[in-house]
Formats: sequence, C-alpha cells, structure tokens
Amino acid sequence: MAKEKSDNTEIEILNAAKEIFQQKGMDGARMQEIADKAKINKALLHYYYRSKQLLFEAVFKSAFALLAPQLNKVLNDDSDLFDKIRKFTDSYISFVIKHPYLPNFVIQELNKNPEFIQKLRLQENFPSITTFKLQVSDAIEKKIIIPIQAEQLFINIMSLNVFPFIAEPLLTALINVDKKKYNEIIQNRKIDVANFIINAIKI
Amino acid sequence: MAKEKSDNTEIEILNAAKEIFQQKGMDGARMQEIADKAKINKALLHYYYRSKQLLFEAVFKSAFALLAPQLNKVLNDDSDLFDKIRKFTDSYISFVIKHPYLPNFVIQELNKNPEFIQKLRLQENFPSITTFKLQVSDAIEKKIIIPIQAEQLFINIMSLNVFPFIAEPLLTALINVDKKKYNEIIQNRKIDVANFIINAIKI
DNA sequence: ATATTTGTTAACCGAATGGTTAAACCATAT
DNA sequence: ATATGGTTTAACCATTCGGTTAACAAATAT
Repeated sequence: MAKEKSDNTEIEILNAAKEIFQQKGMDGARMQEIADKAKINKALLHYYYRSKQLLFEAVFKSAFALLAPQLNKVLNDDSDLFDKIRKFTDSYISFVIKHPYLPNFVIQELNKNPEFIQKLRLQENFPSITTFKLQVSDAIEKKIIIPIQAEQLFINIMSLNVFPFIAEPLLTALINVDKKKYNEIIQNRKIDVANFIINAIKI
Repeated sequence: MAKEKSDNTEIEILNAAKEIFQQKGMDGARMQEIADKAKINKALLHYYYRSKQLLFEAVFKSAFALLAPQLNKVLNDDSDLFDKIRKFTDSYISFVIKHPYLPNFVIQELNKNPEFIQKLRLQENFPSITTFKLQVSDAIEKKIIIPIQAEQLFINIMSLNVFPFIAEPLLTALINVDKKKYNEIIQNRKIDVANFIINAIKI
C-alpha cells in the first residue's frame, strides 16, 4: 500500500493550510499558496479536501480541538478554584506562544460565521461550564469568595488571558513599548493576572 | 458648484465602505458590494478613492478616529482613578452597541497589518499612556491601590471591557446562553467590571 | 448661449482564483 | 511482465475581481 506516502501528503497539506489560514483567514488565504507551502500541486488539495471550504473546515476543527483542552483547564479541571486560576493563567501563555495565531483565528472566523459553533458543540470534549458553576457557588457559600456570577468570572478569566495576545499590535502601540518589552510584560502576567483575579474575588 | 451632490456621494461611499469593510474585513469585502450599498456605479468608487487599498485606509482611519476618544477616557481623562474606571467601563459598552463591529475590525486589521499602526501614531489625538502612568504611581504612593504596573492595569481594563464583545460567539457557546441572555450579562458588566477591577487593586 | 469642468455610467480588460481534466506515475497484487 | 489502484502533475477552464475607458449628464463659469 501507498498509505504512508498519502498519509504524509494529507498531513502536509493540513499543516500548510493551518499556517496559511491562521495567518490570513479564510478570505485572505490562497489555495496556490497552501499548495506551495505543502510543496505539492494545487490539484492535490482538491484531491484530498475537495474544496477550499472543506479544507478550511478541517483546519478550523483541528484548531478548535487544540483550544478546547485549554478551556477545559478552567472549566473541568477538578483542582481548587484559586489553584485552577493560577494554573490556567500560567499554562495558557505557554500555549499561545506555541500557537500564536490560533485563538485569534478561532475567534475571528467565528465572528464571520457564528453558526459555525453549532458544528463544534456536537463534538465530544466541547467545554461545558456546568462544573465550574457548581464550584463557584460552592466557594461563595463557603465565604471563600465574594458573590459573583460564574459566567462573569469565566468571562473575566478568559478576557484577561486571551485579549493581550489578540490585541498585541494595538496594545504595544498604546502603551508605547516595543515587541521585546511587550513580551516581558506578557511574561509577568503569568503570575500577575492570577493574583489580580484572586484579589478581586477573595474575601 | 456641484459640491453638495459630490459631498453626499463621497460620504455615502465612505459609509457603505465602513459597513462592508467592518463586517467582512479587507479581504472579504468586494468593491461591487460597496458600490451596491452606496447605490452608485463601481467606477465612482475609484473616482473618489482611487483604489480598494485607499478606500480601506480611509475607513480604517475613520474607525480609529472614533475609537481613540474612547481610549482616552482611560488614559487622559483627569478624573479620579476609580471614577475613571467606572466611567470608562460604563460608557464603553454604550459605544460598542452603537458600533458593534468597530473594535474587532481595528484589532483584526492591525493584526494582519501591524505596521499600519505607525500611520495612526502620527495623527494628533493618538492616545498616550503618560498621564495614566503618573496617576497610577501617585495612587500607589498614597496607598490607595496596591503596587501594580500601569501597563498591566491598562491591559486589564482593556481586556475586561473589549474582549467580551470580540469573543461573543465563542463565549455565548461556552457559557451556554442565547444572545438575549448574553446581552443581559453584558449589561450587568457595566457595573460589575468596574467593581471587579477596583476590588483587585484597592488596599 | 456656450464652453468648461465635475460627476456618473455602461461596457470592457487583464490578472488572479477556485476548481477540473486527462494523462502520467508508481507501488503493489496477480 | 502486466494489470490495477491510488497518487501526482501540467494544462486548462469559467468566473470573479479590481481597475480603466470613453462617452454621457449635469452643473458652473464666461
């Protein structure tokens, strides 16, 4: 069987497509450019993925499959609430350094195509907030944290961790630092953000 | 002079272009679609703005000109620090409701074109963090707030206010609410976010 | 009244783009 | 060795897209 060769090609294509789509988005990406990056003929893209749309969806699902476990660190990890916040904040930054374009890509394409999320919802492993809500209620009852809606807390955690990467070009300009200094600031956030959140909610 | 008529057309074009560009981005927008929305012939777009790129830049600058005063509410308003945080948080939500696609548009296009920010920097009215830094230092000295880098605080304020709009499709799915419920949550944030921030930094 | 400038349009153009086709290639089974 | 099946390519196709042209319309100046 020629399985090995074809498997490789299929993966090469997906990797090339990931890079191009995540950097340029669905509209900005060119099939030819993906083919070039994968070092194959453009017709092969269609042989394996039929259309730009289907190739894009494969990339998108694959991207979300990487992101979901990260989100589950906040939502479904069973450690203590404060620990969880610290762990997530710390690990998310490492994650984004590995996949710099990924979160922005997911958010951006979801904005252009909001109904797309329905397809993801059906997948197993789609993050659910249920456990997190119980945990927050519990911490409020036990007077560990002030009363706060779990949804609001979750949004805050996400905002503080994700936004600085998405808005990097704007923020570097506004706070008037170069990319190097901005990265230092981001590094500091590994600890600072968790403390900021915990400070805001602890009694 | 045919000034009135031409003025109208030029503004019609810009408004149509704003809508299309902000919803679909530079790559997704079509000149024909902009012409249709402005109810004019496609050649007129080029008559007034010469190229798609220049039309886009006009839209982008105009969008940023709307956003800048909002940012200056945090950075250069001379009210008390806590007041400022409350005022910004409250007013930013109203702003985004009026211009739902704007912040995302600016951030997104800056990501695809980071050098673009240089052009904006030269414009007067470009927000500067200098005053805000002094204010934060002052508040720390006076033991009103805990020690925190002004840059970090600014990033936090921006994150908590801007991100929930940018990531709306993702967040509604993750916290499992419909659009109506999500808007209620956003409305609550007008007060909640300011309190969250102040709680996190006050002594 | 008429010439001149400004605004507007229909028709057109060339390049780029997503997608297709038909032939070649190549590993394996017979 | 050769037939078979999947794999890969060069060439091609139809359409879309940004942009141009040339002619027409309308306003203004003389």
